[in-house]
Amino acid sequence: MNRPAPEDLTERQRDVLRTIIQDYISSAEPVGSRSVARKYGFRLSPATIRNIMADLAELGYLAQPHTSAGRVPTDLGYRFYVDSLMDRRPLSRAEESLIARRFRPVRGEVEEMMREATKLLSGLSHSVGVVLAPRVEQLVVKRIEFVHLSGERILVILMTRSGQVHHKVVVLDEVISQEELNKIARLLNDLAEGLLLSDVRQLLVKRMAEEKATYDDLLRRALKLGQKSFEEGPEGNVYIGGTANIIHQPEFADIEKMRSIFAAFEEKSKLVKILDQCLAEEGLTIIIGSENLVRELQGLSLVTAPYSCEEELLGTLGVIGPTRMEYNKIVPLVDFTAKLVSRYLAEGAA
Amino acid sequence: MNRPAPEDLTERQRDVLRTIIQDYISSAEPVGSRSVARKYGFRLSPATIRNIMADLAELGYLAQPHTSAGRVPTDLGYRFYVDSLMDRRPLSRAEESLIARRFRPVRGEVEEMMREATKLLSGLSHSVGVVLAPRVEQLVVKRIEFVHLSGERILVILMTRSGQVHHKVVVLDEVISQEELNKIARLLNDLAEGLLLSDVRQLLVKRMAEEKATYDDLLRRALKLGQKSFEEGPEGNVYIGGTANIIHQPEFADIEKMRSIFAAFEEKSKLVKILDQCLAEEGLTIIIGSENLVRELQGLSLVTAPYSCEEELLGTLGVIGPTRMEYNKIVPLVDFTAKLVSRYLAEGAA
DNA sequence: TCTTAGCACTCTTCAGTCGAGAGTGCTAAC
DNA sequence: GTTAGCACTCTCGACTGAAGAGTGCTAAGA
Repeated sequence: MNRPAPEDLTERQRDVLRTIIQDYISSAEPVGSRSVARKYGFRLSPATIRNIMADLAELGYLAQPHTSAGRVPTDLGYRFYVDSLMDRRPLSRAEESLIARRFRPVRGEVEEMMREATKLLSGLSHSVGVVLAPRVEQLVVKRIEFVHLSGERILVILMTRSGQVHHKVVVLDEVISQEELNKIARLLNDLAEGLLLSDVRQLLVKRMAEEKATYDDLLRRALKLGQKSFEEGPEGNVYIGGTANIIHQPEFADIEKMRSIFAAFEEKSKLVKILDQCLAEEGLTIIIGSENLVRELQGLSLVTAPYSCEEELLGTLGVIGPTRMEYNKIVPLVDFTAKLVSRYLAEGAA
Repeated sequence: MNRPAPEDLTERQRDVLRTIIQDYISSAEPVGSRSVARKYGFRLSPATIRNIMADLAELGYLAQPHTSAGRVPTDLGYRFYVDSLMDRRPLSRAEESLIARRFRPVRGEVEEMMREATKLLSGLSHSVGVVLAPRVEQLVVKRIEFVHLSGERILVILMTRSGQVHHKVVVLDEVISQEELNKIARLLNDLAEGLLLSDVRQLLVKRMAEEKATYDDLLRRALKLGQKSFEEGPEGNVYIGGTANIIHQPEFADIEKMRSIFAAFEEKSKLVKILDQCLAEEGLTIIIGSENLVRELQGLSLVTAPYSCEEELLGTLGVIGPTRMEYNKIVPLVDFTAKLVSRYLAEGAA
């Protein structure tokens, strides 16, 4: 990504670029020199503005849909805008409390909270809200319990420090009684508590190798059951809300484009991929149009921020919308929502 | 709903109506007398067909988009078609096994199975697949367990006969130790096992009143915790898949119409309402266009079939598509998918 | 040297028109 | 009861022309 240094442009060029982008974001129509001159306060004539616009187009920040239309920002133009032109002031107290009041998930219900978060994000941004749920691997184990179901089927219940509860059914090749399961649970809890799930998995493999010799039957079973319980789950889960919002956007009048976007939304694995990348980068991330590696979503921009619990990065959440989105409103919204979710999780963990 | 008796029409009228509907279903274009005559095997001239078509239009089975266009089936026409014209032969063995092979959810994971079912339905119908998950109230309790989390917070795990596991966090106003919780679990299991959840709820209220006098502290706590555990959950959950498919349908070229449909899909409570109605009627249900009570979905048809486990109706699943859907293919598909899901649940319960 | 007015030119959009094509309804004959 | 013939209606696509928006270039002004 070639991010141009701000000093490449004169103050006046920057002003004009900012004006054009803001105008285009609110109107969705190519911006002409006349209207820029008007917004600019008549300090320059349209002709002068035209010269500046021609320069900006030369530099790759603007494009023309056709010869006699106004200018439209390119992805590079938006990039420059969010990096150096946009005012990034955080929300006011009043705005924050307004948002916080809309976010009232039931305590302890993490899944519902994620869904609420997508609703909040999509509702306030008029775009699509997404939340990447914590990868199970990244969670810190708090406690594990087993419940004998029937025959070889065992229910595994995993509680994490951030207050989430996961359950799944494991089928073994031998029958284990509930008493034994309780003993095994105690054993594994001693071993795993406070560790990352991924670390627990590794530890189990190590122990497994070590204990090959000892022939402690209970321990052997515990390790086997532990391994099954902690094994790779399905990849990250994505919650998505407000997809209907995107239909209104004039840029998606093209049916075929829209279809591919909706298909991409349904096939969540692609979203997981991008959101994972966002999580890898630190802090708030903005991906604009063609910067996105997933082809179906290249007409869209993505603003994400990570959320955490107890200092630990868990997942990421954000907004997907047209490249022509109101970055200056959506960035603080996403930022604050991530804080809200983090706060909520911290309460749940307490 | 005024369902016309089949004997209202002559054999020839029925033939023509069937031809028109089938033609329209596959072409999405108004059907003219000429093409009907051709399909009909030239036994009648277009002029004669025109007379018949005029009669059918008079009776309300056909409509004309405009004076000089061909005819289009009305909702009433479709109704007549599915009730008395369509051949409803079930799937062949080969088709069934082809479908069954596509349906391979992991054993024991009911949620994933529901999602798989929507994928199966939408994939094979090129429309939208929906599954109404079992109402918790309708489930038969198999076992309940409690895990003490922290302070007053207790994790409730509910296992049902159909193999589903639900968990939720309950906050009480007193601390109960894990030992006590185990005792309470034993008590409640004796009470609830094999009963419908809704019955358990009633039973608890009754006991509560009876035991007011005895002052058995454990029992009091058990009843209180039980009540919290079994209390009204959120209403039915709907899984939905393949929404992108609907974009292709020519009848939804109108953006505003499409938007309202997508919004309706997101707001699941409306879908729950309809699907609940379908569940109330016995067996396979077809709702055509304006028969639907939810306004946003009146341009669509819905084919549903209930699924069950151990003789017990649990939920319903089906396909939502344009009124112009291939009923003769979708009906057996939905029917068979419901059987597949039922079979899967029975295996899980075993 | 930068800025600006003027102007020719380009391109889109929209309304209007026209002919082709599809399909109907009616009538009269078979 | 069926059918051929025919006038009529309506849609659709292609074409046209005028209006409007905006540009780029040039030459004059500050």
